Amino acid sequence: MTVENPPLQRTRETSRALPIALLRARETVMSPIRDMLHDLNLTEQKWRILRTLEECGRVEQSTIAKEACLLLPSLTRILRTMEADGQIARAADLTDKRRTLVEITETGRAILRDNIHVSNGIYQSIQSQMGQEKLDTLLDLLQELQQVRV
Amino acid sequence: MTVENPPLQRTRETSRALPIALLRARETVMSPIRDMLHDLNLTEQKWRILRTLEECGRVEQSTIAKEACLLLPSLTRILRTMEADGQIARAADLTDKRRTLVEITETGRAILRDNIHVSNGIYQSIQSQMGQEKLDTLLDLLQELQQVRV
DNA sequence: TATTGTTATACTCTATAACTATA
DNA sequence: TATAGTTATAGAGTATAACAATA
Repeated sequence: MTVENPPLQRTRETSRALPIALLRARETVMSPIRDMLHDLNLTEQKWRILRTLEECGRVEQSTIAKEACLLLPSLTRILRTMEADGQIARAADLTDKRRTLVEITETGRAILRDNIHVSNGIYQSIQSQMGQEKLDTLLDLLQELQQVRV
Repeated sequence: MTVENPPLQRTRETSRALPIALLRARETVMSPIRDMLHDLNLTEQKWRILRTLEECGRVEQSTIAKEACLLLPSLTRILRTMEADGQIARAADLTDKRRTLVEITETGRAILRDNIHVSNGIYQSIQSQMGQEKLDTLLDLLQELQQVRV
């Protein structure tokens, strides 16, 4: 009677490891955006918050945290400075006083409007090199991956 | 004679914006890995360094920085603690004394070996939900995106 | 002169727990 | 009791510049 060894597991090539592959791809795309954010004196996190708020309208903080991939304590601090800088506004939720509703201000909107050509330019540059079809497929697959139950 | 307005540019849905889509997808995959790293008392950065070193063998620090998406000053500090913990070893490059060559130790290798079933398990869970073909396509497209000139 | 890596510094985010107010 | 958000705190990474050693 023989006892089989457990299957020997090997590490995946880093280029085929999802966490690393996703990070490296993101670094490529973020590089020129970081230059823009540097000039705007905005962090990546603040940029994500502005984009989230523009899209979601007036929302509670837990929603922002989830959409922008931030922890609530971080968000509390970041929103405090963004409010001081006039980029967002907060108001109490009258139906549930535990909640705070946040929305983007005209100042915040203007920041996005004045710089959207940068992200659109990057997008177009990628599109011209990869092709529209591949880019759509990639975005579809990323959305699907995001929803996987791990 | 009329002067045309510049084309009005609109912000992309965040789910179709590459930096955010890549980040959200990565958060999904990283969530269980973070639990593992927490138990191992390792940061994400140290994990990437170990994976990079296992794959690249003995390499200089600039290479690690590039592959693991870290800045050199960060790497200097992180490698100092990893060396103290016996996970990596450093040796001077005899042919170019400015360079330091870094390699993974047996202790470092053991950490990867003892935990690779976690990342493989996540990979298989994703594979079973998305299918092998889509997952391969995603990894191909990520590799292609990483190499785009932005 | 350019490159590799280190040091120093200021800033920011992460992670966790404890807390307040409200439901 | 549970939830939304805040505060406090420790730890870690980011970004930049200045520096040393070597090529």
